[in-house]
Amino acid sequence: MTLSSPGRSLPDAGHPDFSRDLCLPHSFYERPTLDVTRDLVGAYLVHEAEEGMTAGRIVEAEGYMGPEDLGAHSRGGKMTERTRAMYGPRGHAYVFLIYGAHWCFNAVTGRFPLPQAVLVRALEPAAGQSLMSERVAARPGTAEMKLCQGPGKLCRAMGITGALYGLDLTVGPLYLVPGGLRPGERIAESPRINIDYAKEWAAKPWRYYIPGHPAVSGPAALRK
DNA sequence: GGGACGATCGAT
DNA sequence: TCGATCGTCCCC
Repeated sequence: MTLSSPGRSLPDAGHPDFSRDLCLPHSFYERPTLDVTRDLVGAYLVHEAEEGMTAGRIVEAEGYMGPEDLGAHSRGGKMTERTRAMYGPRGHAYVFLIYGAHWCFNAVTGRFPLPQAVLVRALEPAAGQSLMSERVAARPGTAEMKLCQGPGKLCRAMGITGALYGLDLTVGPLYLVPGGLRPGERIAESPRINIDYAKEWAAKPWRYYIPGHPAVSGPAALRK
């Protein structure tokens, strides 16, 4: 398996290589969801779209733990057209629209057939930054680290929509490749963001992020 | 057919 | 802190 070893050579640290040949295999996703969530911090999300390729390093992710987790869309075992992907094979995309406006991207994880997933909340742009800026119609001078700061923003910048719903993340055009942490970086945990309705489940420390990283989203207290 | 509800964002 | 905004879900 990959991951999170400080000092490891990163794709953007020398010769960028976001080739699909390197993508994380199904076995990566077929592990306990919180392990996958933590291990995805540092990994790269890559989208080879017709307009061009974009990629970003994951700096923030949250685990959603299935039927018992009142913060999850699959709470109570609820299965609808929207949540169906979470009941399918691991390593596929669960993409949903929130507030009728913003797409959010998850990777389906865990022990089949539990409907669990990892929400990717923020990326450090690593490739295709100009295309990202075009997609979000960023004003000139917009900080690069703001382009993918938040689950809705990163989908807009990466060109991720419902058209990619259920996609196998080992096939493309959307996939993930191993990354890691840089010297001085670490992974912190906190409660998940914006699930106050989930009662005691809202307090579970299932959000993982690189503290102090400028691309991390959420309230200031949860960015450091 | 209709109403309530968001795993958010951006302006204030 | 607050309102926009509209697809999804569920009830009538």
